[in-house]
Amino acid sequence: MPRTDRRRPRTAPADGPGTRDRLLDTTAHVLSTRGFACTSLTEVARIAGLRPPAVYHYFASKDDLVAAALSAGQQLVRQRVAAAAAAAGPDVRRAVDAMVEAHLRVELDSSAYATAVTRNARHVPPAIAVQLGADSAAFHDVWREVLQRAASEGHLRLGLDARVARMLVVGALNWAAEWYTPRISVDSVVATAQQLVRAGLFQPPHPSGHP
Amino acid sequence: MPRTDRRRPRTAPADGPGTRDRLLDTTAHVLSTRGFACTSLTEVARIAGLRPPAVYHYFASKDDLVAAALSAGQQLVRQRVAAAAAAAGPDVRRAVDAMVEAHLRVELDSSAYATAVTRNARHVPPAIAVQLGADSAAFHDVWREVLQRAASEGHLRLGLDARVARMLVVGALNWAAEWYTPRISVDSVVATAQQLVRAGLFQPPHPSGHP
DNA sequence: GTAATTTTTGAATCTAAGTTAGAGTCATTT
DNA sequence: AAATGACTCTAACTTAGATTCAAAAATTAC
Repeated sequence: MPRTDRRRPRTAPADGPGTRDRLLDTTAHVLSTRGFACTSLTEVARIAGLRPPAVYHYFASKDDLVAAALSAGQQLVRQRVAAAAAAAGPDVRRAVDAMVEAHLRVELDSSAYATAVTRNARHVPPAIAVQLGADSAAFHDVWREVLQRAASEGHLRLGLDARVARMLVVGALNWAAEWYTPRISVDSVVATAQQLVRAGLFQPPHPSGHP
Repeated sequence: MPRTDRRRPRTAPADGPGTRDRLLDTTAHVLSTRGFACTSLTEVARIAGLRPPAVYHYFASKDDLVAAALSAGQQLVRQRVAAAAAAAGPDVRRAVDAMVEAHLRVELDSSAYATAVTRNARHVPPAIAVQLGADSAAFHDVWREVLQRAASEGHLRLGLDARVARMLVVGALNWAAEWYTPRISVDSVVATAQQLVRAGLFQPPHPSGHP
């Protein structure tokens, strides 16, 4: 069988005009609104303007599709938060403020991917959860590093378990996707969350001179 | 004559009373570990030592069963938190400490019902979600009342949106069910959460005399 | 143009799960 | 002993949804 492995012929990649991306977008949207339990391949395909079998040209299975969408969401959140932390400079309080804002904005503002991952990452069958482990760990690394820096510089409140505090803060931010409605401005959520997190995490700044 | 309906006498007959509770326990357990998406009537029945149809003697449908378990969980959390708030007396800081502790202990310590509701309440089909609305609202009323008292007494940080702050705090507590493992002591989670919430929510106490 | 390849589909298969129907067992009552 | 009602079973029905597959449409290469 001489297979004419001359596939992948030429200019544009073999994919259709963004069909794959459209499927991912639709998946993220359905996941973020209906939740994993009520997300079906059939409905995703229908919304994307396709019949269910067409999905299998781009993804090996439903789990693959969902995992790809959630992974993209987790990476998006991590990138935004990491970028915000990096841009904030050496001041850890400023860094935490920036990370809180970045997390909330990407989660509440625009991206169905971000909402999809925060709402569904922990409610997904094991096969998918495993694939998300690395992405999730990378995201937590960003927070861990900043809080470790804060601890070593003596800014954290005494008696605060840094790991537990991190999980609580991330939890508060993640849970926002469950209750946020556009009737509340994102700005006010950001402002309140920043105040809460900063005051909760850090030693009160010394009003007078040195430590 | 179709068949000799003299099949074998089933040995394990009526467990009678307690079966309904056992079904609820099992449902709460499966919900809290696998999540709603992976919870099936069939498996719940099997773990409870029954065949699926037997469930219908106690509950009208799968939705009914799940709603009953989640409702019980939500009421349990509300009762514990309300009792803690009531027992704490007039000091709002003390009340918030007590509510944080009560919430975390019932969620992390013993009750599969509490974990089930915090993990699944927002990931359930609309028919069930509606039934949970009242329970959830009653729970939030407890927090709302205490924070309103704190605000009217001038203890809350300035510029803090009380509603947003409440949702963030409750979110941090709820999310704990997602990451907690027995390797961490509940005590340390409680202590860190109390510190975080109290410092985040309240004006720093005046070290010297009066306000 | 035709051939090759990519993309999509209709139709069928397969599986898991919720549900219904009807009958059997048991403890208790009368 | 007969009757009743509570409880559970087996068997079958039904549906929804994921998946497979061969073939049609659309696109691209030559």
